[in-house]
Amino acid sequence: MPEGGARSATALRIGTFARRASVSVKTLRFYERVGLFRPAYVDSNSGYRYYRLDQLALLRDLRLLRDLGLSVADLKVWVERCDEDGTRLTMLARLRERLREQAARERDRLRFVERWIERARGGTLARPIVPAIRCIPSTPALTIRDRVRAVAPAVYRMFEAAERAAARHEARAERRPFLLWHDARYRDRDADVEVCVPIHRAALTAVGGIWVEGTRSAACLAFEGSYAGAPAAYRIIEQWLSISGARASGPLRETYYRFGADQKGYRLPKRFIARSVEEYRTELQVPIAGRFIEPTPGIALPHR
Amino acid sequence: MPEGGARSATALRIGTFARRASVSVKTLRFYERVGLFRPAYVDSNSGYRYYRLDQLALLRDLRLLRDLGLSVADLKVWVERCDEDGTRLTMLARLRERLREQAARERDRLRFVERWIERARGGTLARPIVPAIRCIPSTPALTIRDRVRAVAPAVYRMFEAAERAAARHEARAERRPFLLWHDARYRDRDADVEVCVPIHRAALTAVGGIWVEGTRSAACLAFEGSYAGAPAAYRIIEQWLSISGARASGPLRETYYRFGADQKGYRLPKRFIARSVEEYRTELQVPIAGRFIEPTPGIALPHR
DNA sequence: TTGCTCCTCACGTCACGTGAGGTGGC
DNA sequence: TTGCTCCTCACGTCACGTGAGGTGGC
Repeated sequence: MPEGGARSATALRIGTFARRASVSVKTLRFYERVGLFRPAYVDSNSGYRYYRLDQLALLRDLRLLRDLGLSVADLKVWVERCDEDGTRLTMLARLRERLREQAARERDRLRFVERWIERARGGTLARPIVPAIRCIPSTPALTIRDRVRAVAPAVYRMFEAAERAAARHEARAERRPFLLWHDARYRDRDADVEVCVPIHRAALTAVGGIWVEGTRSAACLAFEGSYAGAPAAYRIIEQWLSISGARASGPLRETYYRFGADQKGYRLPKRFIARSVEEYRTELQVPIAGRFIEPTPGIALPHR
Repeated sequence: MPEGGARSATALRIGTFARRASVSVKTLRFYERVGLFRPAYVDSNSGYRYYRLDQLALLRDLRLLRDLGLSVADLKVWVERCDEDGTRLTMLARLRERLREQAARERDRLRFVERWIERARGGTLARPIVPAIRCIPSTPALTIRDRVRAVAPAVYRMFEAAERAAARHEARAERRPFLLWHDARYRDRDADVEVCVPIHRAALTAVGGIWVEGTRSAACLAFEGSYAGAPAAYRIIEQWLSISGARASGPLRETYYRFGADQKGYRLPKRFIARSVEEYRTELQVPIAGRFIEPTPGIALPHR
């Protein structure tokens, strides 16, 4: 025994020590193997591991940190840089961020299953609605972008202006108009929005249009009736994003399948137009990053 | 191809299908191997897997259930018993219970790390207080158990009665008195409590005492001053239980290291007695089930 | 033909757990 | 001496991911 000479009276064999620490013997052997936590002394003859009581405190801290979500690799950094100010605090701050996300995710999962069971009481065992995943093609479009105060009336005027401009050049393609929300979230006041009116490719330069990039996969959810239904639809998408671990990777889109328009100075196909607000049909589309490519980041700091 | 003769125009190769479903090719091969989700057709010559678009709906449901927390084994039960009423609902109900626990656990973890970071701002990087794990020895004791309305005054009277009875037989051992809470939780009104006064083993039958069983490991936390501090201490223990995944396995104990007593008709060692409420010292002890033995239960139903 | 996609097989990940088969210590 | 505890070694778990090395199809 390096310090203390012969095996001291306080040295415990692995089983006793494991019970005191409330961990398994296998865990102690594993921690030694990976170099995280070593016995105070190993008998070179029998191979028996001996631990001292004062090692309990460290082991219990390590278990606590594991339970909080650090990996064994993280724990090695934790003990190796114990004297560095900042390192541990940084690790804790990163851990906090991850725990925040996980807590929100667990909440959303629970809510979803609760809604599902609620529906089952209502007689159907079909799952609650989730967004469909589709690709959104790129398209040439005449767009007007602005930061506006009250979204609804401003967007209405911007669409009229864009439609009229497209009509003047006979550039309008027979595809639905849509709106891009350049802010991170949906909101009805003070938003950075861009109205998009699809046009023929050939008319791009003539009307000063641009290519609006599509996306390989977007979470899409349609609703009918007044635009007051949009926030609820958006929440459903957000919850699904949280549950599935997907992340939004671009501006939210709102595509208008059927909508109200006075068509002064422009003409749209009849099937685009709703005769009443009940006939409105709108789809929210959130571009998502390929979710099986998501790397799960560790807490540990990079090597110096 | 069993149904439909030749490879139909809607059959997709694995890569295309995987992208549409937002899963990896490896996942699809894995699901086939474990018999969870099969391609519509496998070319016997090239070994290529072909999937039909109408398989997307099932795959997306399976991924949703995985994201919600079901295991692949659970998913097999889910698809195999799709026509049984009750089975799916039972699985959902079990999943809900598990998610509730997990959500609470994530909340507690997050709170703990937040408290830790708070402390760091205060200058110390020491972790927040957690209970110590100790064993509690069994002891012979004279006990009085009752369901009482207002805990504090009733317990005071019960201890006096027990101490006097022990003193009459000169049975009192020099160990601290303690209280057992036979209800699941700590509460100050309408509780089932048992006051325990340790006695000599030899006096067991003479005074009508019993053996109060100890426990191999208990989460212990001491506090000083008024008993008003008990709920806060208890919350710390509860949060730690949640974080570490340990479960309470017996009645809560409250051991009085220093306390107030008028000692009418009995005598206690001076070191037991507090001269003022500030000197009170009390320890809460929650027996816990060996936490590395906890089996994580699945959601799947047992075989019929 | 090139280049992309597909195939299988074997091994890796993470943090241990589960035996098998054998030895040391009180 | 018995019985318990300890040892090492190899393999299993879970849900895939990561290559290697090779082939099929447009």
